[in-house]
Amino acid sequence: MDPFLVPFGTPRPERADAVRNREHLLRTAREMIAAEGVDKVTMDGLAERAGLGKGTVFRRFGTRAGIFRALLDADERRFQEQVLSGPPPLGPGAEPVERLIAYGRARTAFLLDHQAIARAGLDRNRPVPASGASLTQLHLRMLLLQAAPMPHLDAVTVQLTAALEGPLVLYLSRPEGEAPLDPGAAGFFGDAWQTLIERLVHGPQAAPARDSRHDSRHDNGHDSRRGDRKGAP
Amino acid sequence: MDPFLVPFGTPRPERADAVRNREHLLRTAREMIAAEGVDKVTMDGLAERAGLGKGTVFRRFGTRAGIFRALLDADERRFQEQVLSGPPPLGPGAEPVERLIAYGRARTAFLLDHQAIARAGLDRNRPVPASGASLTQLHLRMLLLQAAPMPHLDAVTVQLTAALEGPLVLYLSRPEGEAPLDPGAAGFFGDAWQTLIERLVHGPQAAPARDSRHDSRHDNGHDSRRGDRKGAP
DNA sequence: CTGCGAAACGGGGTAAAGTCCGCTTAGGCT
DNA sequence: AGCCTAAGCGGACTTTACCCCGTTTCGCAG
Repeated sequence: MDPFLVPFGTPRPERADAVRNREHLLRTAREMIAAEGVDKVTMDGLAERAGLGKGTVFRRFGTRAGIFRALLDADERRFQEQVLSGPPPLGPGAEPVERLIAYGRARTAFLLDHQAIARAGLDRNRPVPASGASLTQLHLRMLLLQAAPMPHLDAVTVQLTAALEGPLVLYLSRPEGEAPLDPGAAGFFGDAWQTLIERLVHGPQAAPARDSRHDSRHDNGHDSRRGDRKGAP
Repeated sequence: MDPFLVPFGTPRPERADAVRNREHLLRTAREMIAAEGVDKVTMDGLAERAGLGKGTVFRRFGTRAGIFRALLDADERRFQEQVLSGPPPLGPGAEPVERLIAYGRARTAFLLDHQAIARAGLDRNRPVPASGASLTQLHLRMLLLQAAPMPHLDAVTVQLTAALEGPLVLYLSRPEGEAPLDPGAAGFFGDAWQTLIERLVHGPQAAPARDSRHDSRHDNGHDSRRGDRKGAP
């Protein structure tokens, strides 16, 4: 009976029933989202449909937004893996600039794919660092440091993080009316990001950012046509 | 008698009592905010304290966030005036690059000043363009076009808007616990913005060397992150 | 001054998030 | 196996944004 075997650091393992319930809730939430959309998912509704008490739902996720964050987490982890140990240029091995550009494109596509849930994971009255954003921040900081050391690096990193994640999570989301945002937008913002990065690193003389020949599997249909103006509502 | 005198375009003037009540509500709201902070302002509380019905409050502002947007509006308009017809470099007359930089600094300071209210004006489930952001977008677009024409201008503009406004309304706000964000942050993000713009326009060879007390190659006196259980592997 | 239609008002009603606390149960210990 | 306690559970309760609709008021025309 030595209580010092695990003095700190391991808060305690999670009880089996708790795990079971969490997974059941997550599964149920996914069903409800697929069936009726994110904002038809209410805490009472979820609890009832899962056959559990409302208190349990809150105990597991803390807040409504917490559910969506948990839902996103699995995919986020997969994305993270691609970045940390996948093939270049997204993963390690390519030049920093290439990686910056690849990261921006991949992240844009990711956010577009997960737009509804990512948005629902936001929490009025809490800052954003919803795990995803902070990875972006860390990663951008590292690559920027290598690719183009500059003054005020930390603040610039925060701003570029916002530039990358802000538009898709915040500025352009459709309220709930159908139109889940033209999928071409991914390529569109990806191209813009590339322009931004290339100019940051090489200056304006760099060749125009056409021809994104980044051809990993994240390339969900960018049949983007140029020349359209009007960027946002 | 002639209903075609004002056929369209002028929905109708606002009734005198309506105006009076709106102003009274705004005044009351300001008092409550000053006394107890933004999130102690509830619709019922405001209505009661103003001696009006709850329905009236909603009729005037539509939604809770609407109140804060209305509150911000006056200051926002004043800011807008400085930009559109104040003295350079913020107002017209200076070089586009100068104006871009000045705008970023001024906007940063503005947002920092109005952080609490701006944040409260956000509306879960509606995109952001809360009037303020769209002015930023328009203005940035115009100046960018003059200062450094580039491909994908519209999307880049959206991203830069996010870079400018995102950090202060989203990524860095204090939940409600005191610490209203170090006022030095204004200069900090202003400097970062300047770096960003100068590199976008001139490339990395440009010598920054500007005012401001930050001049190291990469400073780091910046809040990185708070208690984050099990950080990223 | 009087009548009238549209706008504004009031406040009770609903739905959904989040809190509390007494009861139940998993799972380590003896 | 039986105990014991912290973790987990449920659901009533509270708070708040937001809706609805019968009633009141404004302000214009005659």
